[in-house]
Amino acid sequence: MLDIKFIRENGETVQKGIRNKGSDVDIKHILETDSKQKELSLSVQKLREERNVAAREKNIEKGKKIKEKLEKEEHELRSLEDRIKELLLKIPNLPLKDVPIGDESRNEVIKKVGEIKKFDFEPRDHLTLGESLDIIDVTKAAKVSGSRFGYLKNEAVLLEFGLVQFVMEKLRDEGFIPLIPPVLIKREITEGLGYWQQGGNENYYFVRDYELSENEQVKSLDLYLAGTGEHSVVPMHKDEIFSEKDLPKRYVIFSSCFRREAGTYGKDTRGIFRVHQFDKIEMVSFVKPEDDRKEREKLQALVESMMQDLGLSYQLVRLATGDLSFPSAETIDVETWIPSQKRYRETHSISTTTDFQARRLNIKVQDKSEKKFVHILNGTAFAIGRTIIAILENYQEKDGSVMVPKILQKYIGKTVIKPKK
RNA sequence: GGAGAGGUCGCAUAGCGGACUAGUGCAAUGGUCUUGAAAACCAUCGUGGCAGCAAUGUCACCGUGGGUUCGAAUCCCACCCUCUCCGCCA
Repeated sequence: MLDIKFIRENGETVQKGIRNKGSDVDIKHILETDSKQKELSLSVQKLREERNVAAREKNIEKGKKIKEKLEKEEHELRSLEDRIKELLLKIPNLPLKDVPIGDESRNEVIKKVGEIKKFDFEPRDHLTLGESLDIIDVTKAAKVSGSRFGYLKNEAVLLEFGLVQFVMEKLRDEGFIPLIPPVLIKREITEGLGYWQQGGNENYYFVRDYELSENEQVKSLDLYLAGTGEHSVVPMHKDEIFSEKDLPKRYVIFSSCFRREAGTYGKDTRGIFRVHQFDKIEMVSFVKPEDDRKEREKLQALVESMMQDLGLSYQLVRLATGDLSFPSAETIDVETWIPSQKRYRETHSISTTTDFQARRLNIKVQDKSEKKFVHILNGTAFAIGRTIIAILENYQEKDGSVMVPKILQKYIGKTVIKPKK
């Protein structure tokens, strides 16, 4: 959510900024509603004051008269307030200044690291490898759960837990608090995050837990399945005020993530690249506003360092305004080289939501003299499925076996995974 | 799932239709005293909005949302959450 005061003073800038993000909310309309609301609010306040005076004097006659008038105005005021709130919730976060303007074709590659792996044979894709190593099974998953699901088996499971252990150890040393969150989240909580305004129902699962009450009426508990660890971790601190010494507060989160992937029919249908359920290790930071940039750089540096530890080649991409998510002010994607596709594919995403989520969720920091909304950042440490894909494909040998990256060997207990058939 | 007790300004507690403009204790902050500290004493001390240069004034907020009333922390309805006991379960 943006600050209404900020919108009042910077109407033009806001309109331009959100248009660049693809939003068509009419700022002028909001400001008109806002000034109407302000006027009415003044009148209501005055009436309430009169009412309070009359009540103190026990002047029943006068009180009755005021009540009548007040009820009418309060009703009108409430509907104006609801309207403004509704409109404000529809406004996405503004992009930072250096974000390229335009749609995803304007995304900028800002850095490439690592040599692209050369093979003297035609590299197999992750599914072919996974099946012959007997570590990935999507056929059986389809039988049980449908398309876009997968089983990880044998060494793939060890790879997953090895990655988790590796990241937890590394980030714990950096002061991150390890966390496994609930994956079912209350509806009103998810609204604070600002992900539902843009095709929320297409992206996330809505869970209904039906129950029959005594009179046979269906009651339901409305919960969402977390799309990423951020969803259940950011709202942990809803309505809280950090003291300055508590910040930065950093979490490293292991969470299963659920995506509907509606509207992606025909995209990445092979294997486990795009699935409805996957595990992810995610970083979330709460920082003082002035530390935003420093924290972005830190998260990015950590991701790069871990990618280099794994020996994977990647590029960094600065997303253009039109490609940013609703709450994001700046996003850097990490794309990892996938040999079978002969291109870099998105494996990580590092974003700042500035004070956008903090305002919606009312999360502040007590400075020396004032309370300010914190800045909240999130970044992928590893999307485990896609990381396993990258490892399998980049570390494959001519005979179909896969070398285990050095850093993970101690967790897997071997240096190479050999085909079972 | 059953039975009971609760949710009040950081924490603990009081208040159960009109002096609540929410009391008290603790904690916190500033000060007095002290060589320094403790103790004692004095003072300050919830959040958000609106008006105002400001002092200040005013409105809202007692789990959440409705309702009753001239007047609601207090009464009514619904919901959420916490605790205790029992049952079930990992």
